[in-house]
Amino acid sequence: MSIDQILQQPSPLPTASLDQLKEHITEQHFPKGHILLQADKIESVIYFIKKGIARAYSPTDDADITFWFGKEGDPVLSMKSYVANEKGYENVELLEDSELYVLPTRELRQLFEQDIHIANWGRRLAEKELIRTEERLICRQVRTATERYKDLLNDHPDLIRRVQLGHIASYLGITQVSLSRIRAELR
Amino acid sequence: MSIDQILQQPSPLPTASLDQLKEHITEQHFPKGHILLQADKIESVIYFIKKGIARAYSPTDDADITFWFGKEGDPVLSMKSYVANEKGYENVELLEDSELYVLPTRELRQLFEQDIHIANWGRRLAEKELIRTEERLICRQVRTATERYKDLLNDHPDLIRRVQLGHIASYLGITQVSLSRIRAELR
DNA sequence: TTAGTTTTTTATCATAAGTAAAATTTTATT
DNA sequence: AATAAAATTTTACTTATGATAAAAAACTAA
Repeated sequence: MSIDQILQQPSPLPTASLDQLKEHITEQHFPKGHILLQADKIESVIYFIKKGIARAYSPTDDADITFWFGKEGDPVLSMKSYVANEKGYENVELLEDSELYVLPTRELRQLFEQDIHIANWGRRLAEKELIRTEERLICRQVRTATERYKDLLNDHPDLIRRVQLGHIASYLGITQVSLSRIRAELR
Repeated sequence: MSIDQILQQPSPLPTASLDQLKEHITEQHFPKGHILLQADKIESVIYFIKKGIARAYSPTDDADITFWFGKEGDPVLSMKSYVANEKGYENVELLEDSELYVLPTRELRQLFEQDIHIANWGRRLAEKELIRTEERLICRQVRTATERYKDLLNDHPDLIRRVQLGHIASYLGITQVSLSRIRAELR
């Protein structure tokens, strides 16, 4: 996915502003298993996924809990770092060899103060993420695990293929065994 | 809570920008039980709670599911309407006689395009809401119902007093009976 | 291919949470 | 204060999900 396409996703940007952003963006490649963001660390860049797939998880005593997946076009950032300059609660791990666009938050913050189009772009970015997050929260409360699995199958069939079921189960808030049961019933 | 205090919450604003915002804000009072926002409707205003308490819920086949509480200082809006100009999925109901500040989204959108400070203010507003929502989502996945109840008791003790337990249980994602059991154990 | 590792499924048992209904407490109203 | 209505707790029973262990299947890499 091209950087232009990705940047225009939150909202269209005038060419000048787009170029401003692109000036600070570089490309990096990482192997499967690489940890992009670390909990307990103030992260200083945000990524956009050009190619690949990632998961965010909270490392707890026993098992990690996966609560987010990102793929081509999605932004990857520690919200806590980006918004509050505080340590986050998530690790982000690459689940495939991946290609990423990298933008330092320091530069981005400066652009927010200088360019109203970029400020509004950043606003739209946060707002769209907010809607996605809110939808997941509500969905989690309203729908059963089986329904949520079906939804996922519908909306992101590739995810099921690309990500191992343990992570999917954790994301759905159930055990892997339960997910297996659900899958068996649907067959 | 004063409108100045509330508006400065997402991020400090220069006086001129603050005044611009305030020009479009009016105050309204509503009784307990009043429905502020309706699902299946594109809402055209956002509220800030001066005094009172509200809950957002998704009306489903059998029981409503509460997924958000707001009190003094909190913004109340249908994110879907505000961000995407689409119908939302939530009703918002007042749980007490309340006093609200009202800001039409049409005017706000205009200000976003005209004033970079307001644009960044709107960005911070969305970002902070995003963090709150993300935290709730993760908390939901990571912590048990009992822990989440204790957290709530800790962070918002007034909520337990002001809101009936049926709503709290729904918010925690458990039945009222379960919540009763939890409370009994803590005694 | 073969051995080794990881992932997924199946089976069994234990437990936490749901449902329904009754009992109690709290709140509101005349 | 007395009654009614609403909210909360308790009880008994049922069901769904989790934990654990082990078998089966699917990948990996020599």
